Amino acid sequence: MAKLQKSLEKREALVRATIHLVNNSGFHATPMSKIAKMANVSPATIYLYFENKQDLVNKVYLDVKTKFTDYAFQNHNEDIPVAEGFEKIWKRIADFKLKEVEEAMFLAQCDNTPMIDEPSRQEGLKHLQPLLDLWHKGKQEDIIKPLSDYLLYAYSINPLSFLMVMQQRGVFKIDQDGIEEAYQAAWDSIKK
Amino acid sequence: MAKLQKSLEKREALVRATIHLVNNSGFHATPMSKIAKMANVSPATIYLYFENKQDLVNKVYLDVKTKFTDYAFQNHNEDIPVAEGFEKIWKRIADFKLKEVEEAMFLAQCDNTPMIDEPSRQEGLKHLQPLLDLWHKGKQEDIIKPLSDYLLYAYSINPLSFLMVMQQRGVFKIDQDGIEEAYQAAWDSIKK
DNA sequence: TCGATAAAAATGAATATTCATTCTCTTTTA
DNA sequence: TAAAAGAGAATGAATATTCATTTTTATCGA
Repeated sequence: MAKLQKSLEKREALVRATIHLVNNSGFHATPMSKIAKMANVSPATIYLYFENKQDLVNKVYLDVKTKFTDYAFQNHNEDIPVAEGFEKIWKRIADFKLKEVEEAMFLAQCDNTPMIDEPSRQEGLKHLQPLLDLWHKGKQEDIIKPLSDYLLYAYSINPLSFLMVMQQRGVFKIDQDGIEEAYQAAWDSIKK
Repeated sequence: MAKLQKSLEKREALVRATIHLVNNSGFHATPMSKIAKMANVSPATIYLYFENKQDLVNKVYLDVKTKFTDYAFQNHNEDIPVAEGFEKIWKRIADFKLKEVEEAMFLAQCDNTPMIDEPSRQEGLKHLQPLLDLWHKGKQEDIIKPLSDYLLYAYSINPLSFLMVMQQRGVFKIDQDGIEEAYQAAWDSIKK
């Protein structure tokens, strides 16, 4: 009658192993047996926590995406000025991606490959609503350019993903000054 | 004593099939047999053109990257003003990505996954030299911000990749006005 | 111009391996 | 002590690569 005592630990170990191995080898080059080994678990045990490999990676994606957006929007307050709200969110996103490099890298891979199935992808998108709301307010107030959400995202948020991939690959190192410069570039690209 | 008559056609068919299938299923979920079938060729024939699956995808990557940068820098002239040169290159890149959606998508996937091996990745990077040269000139002339090459890339060029992935997935449609807006955002983010 | 022929190109089937998933048995826990 | 968790070994399907042949092509001596 045990219900999820050790279990949570195991699930987390599986999630961590999946992120790490998929980052380094890609989804399909990562066998379940390897994930199991890295999580110190039998392959069969994975199937107590997830339906199959696809379900595993979908769930890991949604877990990470949720953790990411929770962090990004923590303490977010709809009533502060748009510019201020944007800076706060942007910097928290940068912060997350610097601290949780593996998770950030995993998200970048998920967002650029057919690895995640469509329903989970849609689900993941929903978590960005607070940012979209902020942009709409900014456009209404004539503070930011009347660009589509995708352009706003492409120029102000997505560049961080690229930088983190480069950072993780060791080709580039971003520091506090780099963050400030990057934020300025992001804001300059979308402010009116 | 035949040498590459039909052969070039077959090679191109293999490259095209690889791009298409990898875009839709990912590298490791694309069996050689499927690539062969789509190229109207026996699986064994692939090995006359490429050493193995990894070599195939590396070569396809470099082929596409070369085609991309050749297009981007066509008629590029080092002597024109920086702002003008940047606009030209940026718009040619956008043009390529709009016209060659499959190729653009393939590059985005390669750049965000461990699919391509490190030497080929390095090799691919070299092709961007003309753009780096332009940026260095722009910084010397105090026309663009003194940002690192990676920041410049992240904010001015890379957003296009994101937009194209979204376009390919059908969540977003970019038109001529969209191109112009996107270019403005790119330039605003890096100009001094 | 024309076979003849040898090298190159191409093939389809066979092989050996890898891997997701399941099965059966053991351990833990309430 | 029974139900839940977990383990390791087995299974069966998939798949990269190789093998043994066949087909195509270019050259050359007549």
